[in-house]
Amino acid sequence: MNFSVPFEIENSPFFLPSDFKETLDGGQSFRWREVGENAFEGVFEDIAARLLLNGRGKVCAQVPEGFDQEKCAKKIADFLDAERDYAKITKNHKDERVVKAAKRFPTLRILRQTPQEAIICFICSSSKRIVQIKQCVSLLSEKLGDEIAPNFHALPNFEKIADAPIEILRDCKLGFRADYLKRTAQKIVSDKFNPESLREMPYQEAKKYLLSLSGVGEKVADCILLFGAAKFEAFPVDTWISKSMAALYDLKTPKDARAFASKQFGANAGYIQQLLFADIRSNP
DNA sequence: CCCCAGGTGGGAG
DNA sequence: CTCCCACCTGGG
Repeated sequence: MNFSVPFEIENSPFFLPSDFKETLDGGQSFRWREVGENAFEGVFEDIAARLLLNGRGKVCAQVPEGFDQEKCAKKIADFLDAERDYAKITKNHKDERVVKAAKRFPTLRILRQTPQEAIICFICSSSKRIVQIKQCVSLLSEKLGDEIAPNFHALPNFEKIADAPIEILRDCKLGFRADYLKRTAQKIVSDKFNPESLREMPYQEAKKYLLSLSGVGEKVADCILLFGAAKFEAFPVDTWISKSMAALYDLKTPKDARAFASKQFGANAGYIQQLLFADIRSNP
């Protein structure tokens, strides 16, 4: 597999190495694997890439032979949400707990995945560890997705999943999630629902639809909306965030945590969630 | 061998 | 509405 010579992503955001890793491989996406110092290989949409961090904290990319570098550079910048000013969100934030987490992860970002990728990956994620989720998603891509470059597979679309024999999904080590995924794919196909439309829908309406899908509850719906549709008001509460919210704010239930986040963090709750998540996971 | 993990669904209380 | 536990599977 021949990669192009590395080229710098113009207008790449600045990353500290630790935040680069946390962003790509910290639970937002399950499609990246570390291949060396500050280097990750992975796939998003129909792009395969190796992403590197140069000495100035800028992202450089290598893409497979035959990939249009200019087009890929633009897509990678979008994927890294290059346009958004994250520092502004936490600068002068009134909550010192948020400021403290932001200081530990000053260049953390939210990846802009597609709704389709997020729906598939987060249905696979329930009650699993990151390494296991990555394995499932990778198997799913290998068995049902298109090979977009040698040994790089895109995720399958919902038609493919809907039509796949359940045994194939079982072979992806999905366990009980295999039925969730197949039922969800079938529903999306029969509804003629375009996942991309989630981006345009208001948060509540989008969430309502997602909750009608099999294997999608509050937590998974919020992950899909935050990581797959850039809805920053989404505040996914998993066990880590539950712990964090209990420790920092004495909030005992996911419901309380969501209500608090919506009220106190508002339109940027999702980013603050990611900071608190990274923080409590790094020193529990 | 036993236990649980970055949840959800469905039934009981 | 809130509990509670089964659900697959791999790894500790």
